[in-house]
Amino acid sequence: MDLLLIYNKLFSLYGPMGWWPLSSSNATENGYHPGDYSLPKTIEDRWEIYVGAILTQNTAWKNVRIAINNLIAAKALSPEATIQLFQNNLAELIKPSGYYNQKAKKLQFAADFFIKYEKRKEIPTRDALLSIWGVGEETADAIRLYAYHQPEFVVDTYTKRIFTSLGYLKGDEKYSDIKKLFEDNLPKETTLFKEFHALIVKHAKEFYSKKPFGVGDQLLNGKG
DNA sequence: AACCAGGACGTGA
DNA sequence: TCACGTCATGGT
Repeated sequence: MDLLLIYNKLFSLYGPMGWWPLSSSNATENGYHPGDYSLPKTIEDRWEIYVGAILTQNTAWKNVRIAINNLIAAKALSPEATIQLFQNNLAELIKPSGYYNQKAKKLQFAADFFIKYEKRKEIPTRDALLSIWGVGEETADAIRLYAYHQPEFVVDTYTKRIFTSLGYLKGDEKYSDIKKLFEDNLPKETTLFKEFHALIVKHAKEFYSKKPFGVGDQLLNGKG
């Protein structure tokens, strides 16, 4: 049950991922900033993480990218603009990310929440984030980890898929069970949590989108 | 041309 | 609590 070993193998395979991708970062083409763990530093970047975390729910990041670019072009990538826009106009801008009616509503609730916490200069608790309509466990953890540098392990479908395939999970565990498994078996370090989640996504995109998963498993089991 | 993507919510057992 | 339906576009 050495999750740190798996992490080290992933890191040696791919190197630092530089999550969360931000449009303000020109480190790489798609906003990744490998090795720079200081981001986000600005309110604008923090909000963009909220937006990305919500828009990417059950959605390919490629589509989220298009939606965020639409928001930027419309000068609507701010919590204030998000609230001021009519919901159907906001929905139109984020259409490429799918579920656009739901997500427009989610963004407006999140924007309201975000502004309140920025005014207070306060980091929202996990429970506070979970009280937002449209923010579930994974989204809350992603926001806490990447927007506020809080040590929350983020569990997604890829995490379940890889670690079920490797035999660490049966496959029917609850989110909280999986989160606990990782947090109990890893040092509680924000940077580690950021990279691990990003590396899981990277590796899964490569080897776990279609069965069989043997190649991906071997890369993590074999000598690294 | 099915199938899936960095989920969450509402509902009825 | 749990299982299932709903939400929806774009890439492969």
